[in-house]
Amino acid sequence: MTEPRITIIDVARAASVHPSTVSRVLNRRAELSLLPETRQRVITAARRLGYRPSALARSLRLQRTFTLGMLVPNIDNPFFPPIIKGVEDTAHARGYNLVLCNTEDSSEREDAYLRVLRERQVDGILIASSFMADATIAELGRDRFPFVLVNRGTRGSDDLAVLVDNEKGVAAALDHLVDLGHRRIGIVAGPQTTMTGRQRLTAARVTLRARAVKLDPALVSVAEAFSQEAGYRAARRLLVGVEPPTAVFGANDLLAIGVLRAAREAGLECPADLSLVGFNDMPLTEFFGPPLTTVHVPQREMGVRAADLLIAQIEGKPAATRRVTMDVHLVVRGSTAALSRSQQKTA
Amino acid sequence: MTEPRITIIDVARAASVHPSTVSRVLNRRAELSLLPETRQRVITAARRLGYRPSALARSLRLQRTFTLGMLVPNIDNPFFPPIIKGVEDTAHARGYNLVLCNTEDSSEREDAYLRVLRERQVDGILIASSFMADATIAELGRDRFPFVLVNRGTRGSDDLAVLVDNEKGVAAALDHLVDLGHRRIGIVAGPQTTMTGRQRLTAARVTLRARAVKLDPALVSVAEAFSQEAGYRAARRLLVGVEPPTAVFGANDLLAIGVLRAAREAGLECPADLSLVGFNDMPLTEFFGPPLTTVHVPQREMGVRAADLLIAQIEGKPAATRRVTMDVHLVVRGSTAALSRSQQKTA
DNA sequence: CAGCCGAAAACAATCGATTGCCTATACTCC
DNA sequence: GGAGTATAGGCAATCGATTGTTTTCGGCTG
Repeated sequence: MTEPRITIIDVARAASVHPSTVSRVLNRRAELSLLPETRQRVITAARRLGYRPSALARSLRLQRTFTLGMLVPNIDNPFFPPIIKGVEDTAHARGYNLVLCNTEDSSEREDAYLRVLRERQVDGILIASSFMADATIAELGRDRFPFVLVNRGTRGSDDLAVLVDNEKGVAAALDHLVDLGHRRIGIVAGPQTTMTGRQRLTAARVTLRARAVKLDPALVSVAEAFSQEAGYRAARRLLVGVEPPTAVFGANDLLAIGVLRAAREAGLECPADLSLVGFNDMPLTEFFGPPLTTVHVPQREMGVRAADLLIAQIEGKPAATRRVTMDVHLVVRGSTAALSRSQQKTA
Repeated sequence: MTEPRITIIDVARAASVHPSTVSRVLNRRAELSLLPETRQRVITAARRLGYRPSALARSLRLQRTFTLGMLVPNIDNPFFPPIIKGVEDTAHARGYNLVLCNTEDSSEREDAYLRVLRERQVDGILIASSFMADATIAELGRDRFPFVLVNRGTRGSDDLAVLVDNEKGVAAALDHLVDLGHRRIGIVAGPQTTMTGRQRLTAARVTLRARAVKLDPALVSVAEAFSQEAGYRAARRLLVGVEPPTAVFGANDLLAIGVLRAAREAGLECPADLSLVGFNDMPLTEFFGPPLTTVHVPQREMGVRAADLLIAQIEGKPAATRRVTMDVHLVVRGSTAALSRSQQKTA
């Protein structure tokens, strides 16, 4: 199908030199002196033949691919694209390419992709996928395979990781609701199989206790995924109760949007009847109806830091830190309002 | 850094057989008979050593990578993730991996990534990037390199492509506005360096002429990218005029959202003061404030069809069609309303 | 018992590039 | 003029797997 490949040998023949010379010319190796005229002959021949080096052969020989792999749980979640861009920009600037794998929140796919990435001998892996078992990650560590965790950690290890200050973010979100007068606060939590899901729920409990607000167990609903649909289903369970919440914290923006949909269906207006806070401040949230109050996470920056960490590890540079925690802050928009008289009556 | 690699030779030694035998066992080649006991010995040895075949070496030998490359203009645009997922699911099901490259709307990056993908010898490429010059694409064709265009075409060639029925979509969008009574209709067009940008603007002119609606040249504003920010800037130019439009068509959803922001800033309410239609029906548009009226494009399906087309070409199967055009339809939501009395007064 | 056959597995070339080492040539210096 | 040396570039091994060809060996036949 494809035309027969032009190899370094073809170029060598055309320039009447040895293949090794072609290699040295094209890679601008300085350790060996080459006649300018020879150099030019090689370059001309390569251009004339339209020579494209085979990255495959090169990588096999060098045992380096200059490629990073990245496992993302769900590219549909607008939270990730900016992270990916941060990674990509950094990788690109440092001479690496990025292979992106969408694991679709499935641990089989995570395992499959992880295997593929290792077989393709990427130089390192960024793991933003949160369902992956700690054991799988520990195996990477045992094999001394370079990797960095993004937006997730592992229990009881000090793997390289770029994390979000979940405690601070959740505290800011819930403090905001409490400050607005809300006491019946519902939580739509993320999957408890993920570290992010667990941390944010725990942080919510801690914060409410600190503010002496009782958390009704009936007002905690765990979504089975970090998606709008899962948030919707989880919220329905929450809003049908005899005494619905006056405010809800969604463990991420997509869950919050799911809550919004469920609320609307239940005839509740946001923020008049129900205040809503999300987490992540993913792109375009300011354009939602209503604009979402949420915890801002510096997404692109996370990607940049993660890529930096990984590349430093690959290149054997001493790690300045093993763990980077991104600072977060609450962005108040239109989805939250002070507890109103009508809400108090219902409650 | 990484542990010394376990190769097929290590496995062969451990199982007391020749490397070629290991290869045949692990690839389940039937053309040569193997003693069940030998087979078992090899499998056991491979498992015990934790053998991982090198995809690099394998690809070099086979001249096949079982990898597809995909060029996406901007992963930040929510229109693309579902397409990517469609591609990925299909590729995965057929035994291919996907390497995703985000070209950031830059033609240098497009060229760079295209070169990388070819050097890595991916089996084929999906091009959703719209800035790429037709000449670059023509070169792929000359080299008989398998590729499929997604959401874009090339002038005067019959390259494999999955397209959107822009004429029909634009007509539906503008017919809707005209039917609602709007006559002063503004267009925020996409970059005229892209085929999509040009086609949609042309289609808009054609439709309005067909409906005998005069298109004021002052009401056509061309955005320099398909982004919310570019849409915002383009819309500002449109809305400051002495006689602003009563409705605007944005050449895609992000542009429409940019218009929304500009309108809000200008003190115009949507849809009361300004009706707005987008194009693509990207995820979450229904949650915007107001929910966006837009032209629905079957995004995931586009990805599936594109991957099918590409893989068929790679595997030398006769192409059923060289060109797939996806059907579209208008989804009416809350961002459009009938021309009101107050609007008529202003106009 | 020689010759033949078939099964099982070994052999060796190959994919394309890189690089340490070696050689050939020319030039310098005494 | 011969030894020494710097310069330019060729040689060949190597990365790890695949596969057409060949070898080996046991068993069977005439």
